[in-house]
Amino acid sequence: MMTFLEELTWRGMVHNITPGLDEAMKNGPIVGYVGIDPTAPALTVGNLAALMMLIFLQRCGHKPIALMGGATGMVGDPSGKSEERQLKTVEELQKNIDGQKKQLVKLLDFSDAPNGAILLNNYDWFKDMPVLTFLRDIGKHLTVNYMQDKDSVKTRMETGISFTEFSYQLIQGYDYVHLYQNYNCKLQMGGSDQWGNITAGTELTRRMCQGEVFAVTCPLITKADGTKFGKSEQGNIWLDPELTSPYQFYQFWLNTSDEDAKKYIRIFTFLTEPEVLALEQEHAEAPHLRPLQKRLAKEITTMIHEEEAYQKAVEASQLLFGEGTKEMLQSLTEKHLLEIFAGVPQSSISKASLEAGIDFIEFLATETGVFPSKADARRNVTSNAVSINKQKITQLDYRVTQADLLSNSYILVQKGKRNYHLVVVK
RNA sequence: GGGGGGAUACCAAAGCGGCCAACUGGGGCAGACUGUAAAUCUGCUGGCUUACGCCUUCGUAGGUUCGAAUCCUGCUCCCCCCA
Repeated sequence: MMTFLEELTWRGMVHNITPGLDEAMKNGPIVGYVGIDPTAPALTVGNLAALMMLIFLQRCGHKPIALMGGATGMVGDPSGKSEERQLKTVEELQKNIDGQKKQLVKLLDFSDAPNGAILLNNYDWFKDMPVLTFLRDIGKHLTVNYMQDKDSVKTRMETGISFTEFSYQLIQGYDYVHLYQNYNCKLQMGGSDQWGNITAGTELTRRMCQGEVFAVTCPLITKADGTKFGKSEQGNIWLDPELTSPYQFYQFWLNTSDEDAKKYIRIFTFLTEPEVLALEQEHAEAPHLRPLQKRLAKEITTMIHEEEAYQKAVEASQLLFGEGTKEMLQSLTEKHLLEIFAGVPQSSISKASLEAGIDFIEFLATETGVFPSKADARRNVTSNAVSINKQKITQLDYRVTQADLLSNSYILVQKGKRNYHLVVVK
């Protein structure tokens, strides 16, 4: 079996590493942690790379700690920010932490096993710390000169940085000291943007308790086309099914480029190196089938959500992009139908008006607002762009009736291939 | 304070008395192709109408004219040059 570092290395997940970690890990399992910033109401795919490090750590027999930044979140990390952060309220942070926990517990094994994961919140050891303790016992160990040299601070010297954010590295640094003293934690992991903060922690631990602790960072996840990873047109890709439906989540990964897929499948799945290489071979032979993306989407969707959610996402994808038919639509339960079309624009019309039948153009423009004007609706119908329940309708004089209802109360209108609109009939 | 230029549809930018719902480019939407990709090609892109046609729109308020985005006047806003 591969060691933790060997795993990270072949997966391309090592950006920077402190010397000596390899030797330290040879003497049996160690404890390692990743800090999570509670600035968002749930975890996103942007957090996923750091979490994967934690997961791989556990899979290699080591003990992971997930540290929620209840205290650090109150101060604000200046890393990568060109201006001061807006402070979040305690309530907001607590809500975010609660939201993020929901996803965390699914990803790691929090059992009583020797390498069972631990969930901590640094607010617990900072909330009652007197300011004098902080200044005398912690602040004394790092010089301003050292702290100034950090990239996150240096880039802010011109535009201004508050004392609060300047102190951030001391707060995060002390986390490491605390975890070292109480949990014998000797490894901190994170994204490459955290290198400065993490080394502040190793430095502080060395000076405060002469402990030798280590750090590993992973490269920033990038996209080949230069756009930001982890965002879609609708915004963040969340790990919470309430915020990003499993279907959207699945689609996000399915739509990665060939180039990125090779990278991501190493980072975000547990596939072994031979498996990845075989898959790449398969992909090279039949790129149009996109085996890499399909496998990638499958692995991550089942890891974050459930097998069942994945199956439904695949079904929905086939329905929407593949050989979807009216029959397939009709066979769906109402619940499943609504799940698939969660998030698509909706409008409603009355059942009574449908009984008499509605003029197609009226239906598309006036009744439902799928098109802003009748002329526009007519144009699109004429150019073969409009479908009702997956069937192209090109006759302008088509009448919409009860025969078009799905589950007795829905009509699926499609503009082009990708734009859906669900009409609810009440 | 003096002088000059400008304001056109989502953006940019033509038009400078009738042939203007307004050239063109970008963007957007759709179609073909394709891998739910990229590139490419095609169509559409103020409203109402099957259509003929009608209505509203070229900063804003008036005016001249049979007829104005186009000419005149007031107003508002922008830019440039000289002080």
